[in-house]
Amino acid sequence: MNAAGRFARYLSTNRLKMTRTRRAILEEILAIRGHFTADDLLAHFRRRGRDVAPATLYRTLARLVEAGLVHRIDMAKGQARYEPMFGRHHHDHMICVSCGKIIEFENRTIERIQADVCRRKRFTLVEHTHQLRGHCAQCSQNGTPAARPRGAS
Amino acid sequence: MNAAGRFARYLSTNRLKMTRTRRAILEEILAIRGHFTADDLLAHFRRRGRDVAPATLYRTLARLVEAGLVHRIDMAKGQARYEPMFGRHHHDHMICVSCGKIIEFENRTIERIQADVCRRKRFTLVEHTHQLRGHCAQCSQNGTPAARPRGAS
DNA sequence: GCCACAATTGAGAATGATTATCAATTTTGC
DNA sequence: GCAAAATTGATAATCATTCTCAATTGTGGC
Repeated sequence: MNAAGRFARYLSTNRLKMTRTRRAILEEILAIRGHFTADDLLAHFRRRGRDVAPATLYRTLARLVEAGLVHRIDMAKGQARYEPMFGRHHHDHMICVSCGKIIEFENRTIERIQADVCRRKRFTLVEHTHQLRGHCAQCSQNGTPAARPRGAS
Repeated sequence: MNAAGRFARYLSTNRLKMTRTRRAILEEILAIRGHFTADDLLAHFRRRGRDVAPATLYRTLARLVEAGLVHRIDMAKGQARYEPMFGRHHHDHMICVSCGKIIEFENRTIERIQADVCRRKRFTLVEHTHQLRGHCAQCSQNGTPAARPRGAS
């Protein structure tokens, strides 16, 4: 089933409604196909004349996350990123602290060990976050200034 | 060298000052020996009559993190947790979403694979976050209500 | 040990992403 | 097509954390 269909099913299962606004938001996300912030989406809509209230967008993103169609990447600070998860499986992220680029990675061994760790501690895993922060290939190459000691100019 | 000594060295290296307030905060943290929030510390101080301004506490915590004496655990929402890192090495966390308990875990294989992944993508790792969220042994046992579908009572 | 000067403190305001409120509007099962 | 329930948008609220700035406190050099 396609994304719109899955969202529709999720909504009806939960006695929620498929509205024009929700459809528009899902379409916009499918068109982006990448990582984005709530503000990115709001800007897209504004550019196209269609105006969506921030509250509505946040509410819809929450529903999409619940439906498993979108994944939310909580950043240490600043806005959260979102990414469509339609037709994709789980992966984790490397985040460039210089340019903000997000690189995805996926490792079955890590996932397996993680599950083992939980089993050993009798911990029932619900979700996890695995973020590597550092400098991407381009930024390290271009001599991105490293964290400067205090007092240095 | 002990924690106070290391902090003093960090401060002087960076042209910062060892003040009475900073000493008090470090002592309080060493006394706690566990995970805590900024508010936990503020409450401790208030209880003892010594009042520390939130701004000051946050500033000092930031210095302690920079000095490598304290680690900050960014939560998806709500206050950040901190933990003393004096005389300990790196570990990651399992966080119980029912009771808030934080369980530490440590796995060399995961760390090694992580480093490999970075090498392959030419990514210069600065720091990482690896959090497993779910239900701890006690909470799963006590029949903690699972995430309830919408509309259910 | 004192002094000048830079760093620190505290009080309070500001920030900023996200969430809550609520009246007006839209969907939908029947 | 209707009534009931959900949604929307405008706006206010939240809340952890950071900023501002005047008053205070450490410290290196003498």
